Amino acid sequence: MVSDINVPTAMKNFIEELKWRGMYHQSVDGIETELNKGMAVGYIGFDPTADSLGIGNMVQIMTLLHFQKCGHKPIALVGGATGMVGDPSGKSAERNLLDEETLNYNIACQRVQLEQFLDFDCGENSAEIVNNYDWFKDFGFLDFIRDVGKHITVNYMKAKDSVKKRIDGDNKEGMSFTEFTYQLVQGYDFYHLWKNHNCLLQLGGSDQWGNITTGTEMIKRLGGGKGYAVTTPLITKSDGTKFGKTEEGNLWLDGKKTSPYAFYQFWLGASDDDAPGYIRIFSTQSKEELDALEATHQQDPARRILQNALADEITERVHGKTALELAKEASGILFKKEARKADFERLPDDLLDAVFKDVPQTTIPRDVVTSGTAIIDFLSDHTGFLRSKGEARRALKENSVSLNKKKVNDGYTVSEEDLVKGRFVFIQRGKKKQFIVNVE
RNA sequence: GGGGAAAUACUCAAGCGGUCAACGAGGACAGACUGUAAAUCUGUUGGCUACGCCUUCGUAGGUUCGAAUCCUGCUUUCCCCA
Repeated sequence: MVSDINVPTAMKNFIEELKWRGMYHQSVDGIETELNKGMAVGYIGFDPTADSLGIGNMVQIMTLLHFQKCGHKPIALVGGATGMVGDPSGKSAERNLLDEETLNYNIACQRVQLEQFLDFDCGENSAEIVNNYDWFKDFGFLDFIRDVGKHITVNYMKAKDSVKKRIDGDNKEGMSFTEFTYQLVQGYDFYHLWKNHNCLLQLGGSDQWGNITTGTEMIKRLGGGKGYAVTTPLITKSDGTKFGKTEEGNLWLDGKKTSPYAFYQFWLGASDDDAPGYIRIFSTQSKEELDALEATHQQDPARRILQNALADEITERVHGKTALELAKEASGILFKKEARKADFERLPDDLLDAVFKDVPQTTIPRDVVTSGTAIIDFLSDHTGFLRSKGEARRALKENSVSLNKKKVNDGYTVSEEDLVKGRFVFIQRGKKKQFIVNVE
């Protein structure tokens, strides 16, 4: 390795790194030796099924980042071609295909996000982004089945889990020829990168093992070389629900789809059981630093040191420092027990707007408030915060409704005095369900 | 093609002519305790002008004083025989 100031990190053992981070699932033998020889090139593919990457994709992004931090060169592949076929892995039924325009848009969006994470200007191990559409667009069907298909047997393809489940499984759905062929397309990607980018490793989630090994098989048969595979385990939550989803659905990296505040809250809300595992994966801090942090956390779990560190680091990485500060500011105001109407009054308007941008809200005519409205009608009919009067009554009975951080009961009448800065009311049901009512 | 069974709320699942807005479990939400954690305990989980009324048990009709419950058509799903 050249002694260049642009080379940020000394070579580290990537496999060791994955292991202590709990990100190692399985690998093809020999990869560790291969990586120890010096800088290597590895890649992960991303499926352009949406116009933003989600938190679920972050494990793979972090894998690439850790890979780069160990001194290797990461390639992120966006699946312009594979997206047109549809990966059957983990799917029990045939998928619908996206049209080309949508795919292109999705790819463009994802590309921008990937660029936030990886370092594209650090000398020889700078990251790269490639699109497999580039080498598939001119690859004709006949050429493909002659040059690629000929080398892989159907027997081999049928043995893959993703295929077997659909053909022989208990609830066999059948599968189209298109999806059956998918592994060849992804496999060929690996071969292409191996041949043209000197890429010897494909990384991915454990569900990708079958597709990756089809690639190594192709490298062996078509190129007479050796490709390697390393997979990461599925991230789980201690309560068994799916990681990266909330009530509202997927959490996205795109600030327009999932606000920085909601993003920050997701990580901050991690349970004690999950936090140590998450921070190992999603933080770039060293083992020593994280061990120390965890030890401090254990001494006084109530301070939620791990959750805070985790939320801070990831939110800043994805949304930037300013957005993080705002998210924290908002969290402080919306969650702190001592917060009162006066706290809202105190804040300057522009900051207040930024803080509340992420809280669901509605606007109602001013006279609803000024003329005095019963709290039940206010919560349901006028604002739609609660779905029905029945629900509003229930919530009030449970003593769970607060107006501007103050609990109210069902005899309460909303009046002009409840307006903060003369223009909005902040309501909550419990701690986490928050809402803003503006008047005009 | 022939025969049989089933369809109930977010999910699973009771109910077999009135006492059913519909047992129970899970989930979800809230309260207490906390730390925006977990566990635990408690409450809620169709709507309303609310001791009453209205709409809901696949769908459309019918029988009946009265139907989620019985009958008929339709739709969908599952099973068995060809």
